[in-house]
Amino acid sequence: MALMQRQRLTRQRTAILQLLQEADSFLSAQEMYDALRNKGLKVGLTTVYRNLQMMADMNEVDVVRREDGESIFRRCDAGDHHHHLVCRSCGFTVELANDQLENWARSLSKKHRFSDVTHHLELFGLCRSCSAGA
Amino acid sequence: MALMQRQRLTRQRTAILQLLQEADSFLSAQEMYDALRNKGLKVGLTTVYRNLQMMADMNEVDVVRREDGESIFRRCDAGDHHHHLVCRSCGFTVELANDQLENWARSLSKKHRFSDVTHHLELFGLCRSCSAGA
DNA sequence: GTTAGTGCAAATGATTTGCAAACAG
DNA sequence: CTGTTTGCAAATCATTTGCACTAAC
Repeated sequence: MALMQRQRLTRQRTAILQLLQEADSFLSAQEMYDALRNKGLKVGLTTVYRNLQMMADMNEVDVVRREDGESIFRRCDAGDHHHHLVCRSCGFTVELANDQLENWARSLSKKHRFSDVTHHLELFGLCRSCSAGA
Repeated sequence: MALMQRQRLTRQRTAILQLLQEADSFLSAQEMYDALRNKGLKVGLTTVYRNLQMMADMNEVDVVRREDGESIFRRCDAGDHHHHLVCRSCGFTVELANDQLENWARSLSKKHRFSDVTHHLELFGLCRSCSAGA
């Protein structure tokens, strides 16, 4: 197993962590970068990417790929496997869990003799505010 | 609505269509390009991309994004909405349909007052041959 | 002949990496 | 001090686009 090196609490990392705490929606690295700059915090885009990558590896953030290919991130509340209903317009998110789905996936793996099966499901739509606004 | 322009049957397009017919697995543009060259057919990578894109737009092929971000394509048998169980190693694919899942998605949209909800589900694993081989 | 299709090379856009300077512990 | 972390610029990588050229019909 990999030795976990201790992390240093830099100004940048603190800012990113705080931003993630405040946000209730998925954000892209670029969006976080912009948000931080708007707050007057100087953080490099590279640093945002590096920290998000690191947190993703430690399962501290959920990562979802948007339809346009950009990755979006959000703090991870549940440790369990779950899915999301994400607003295409504002990123507002509802966390979902569904045992049936997991069971279905498991039974399919068995039926078709696949091993090591993982699944990714994401729902994208327009939340109430954004449907109204449009 | 857009006028549909008729397509010309070029040597390259024919080769790509035939390759898709023969393949029972998902392939990336690059993999198709390689396969065609190995057959001795000279087709530009750009052309492969352009034709796949076109077919995807007309729903003649299914497109799935692999975990590494590369898009993979396969001829589309079913016109209906469906999902796939794809072998991570060889691309072998089982087509799946599940009404429960569709219903679940629909009820969630209603419950959380989202509109215009789409979903993407893909299962990745190792097929029997590939589990054994490894 | 007209117009769609091709293919190269160059552009794109998100993400990553090399490396020297900056800083946390 | 000593090893992390940062940030810029340059590199990657899949995919797209400009444009002159070729080929379908």
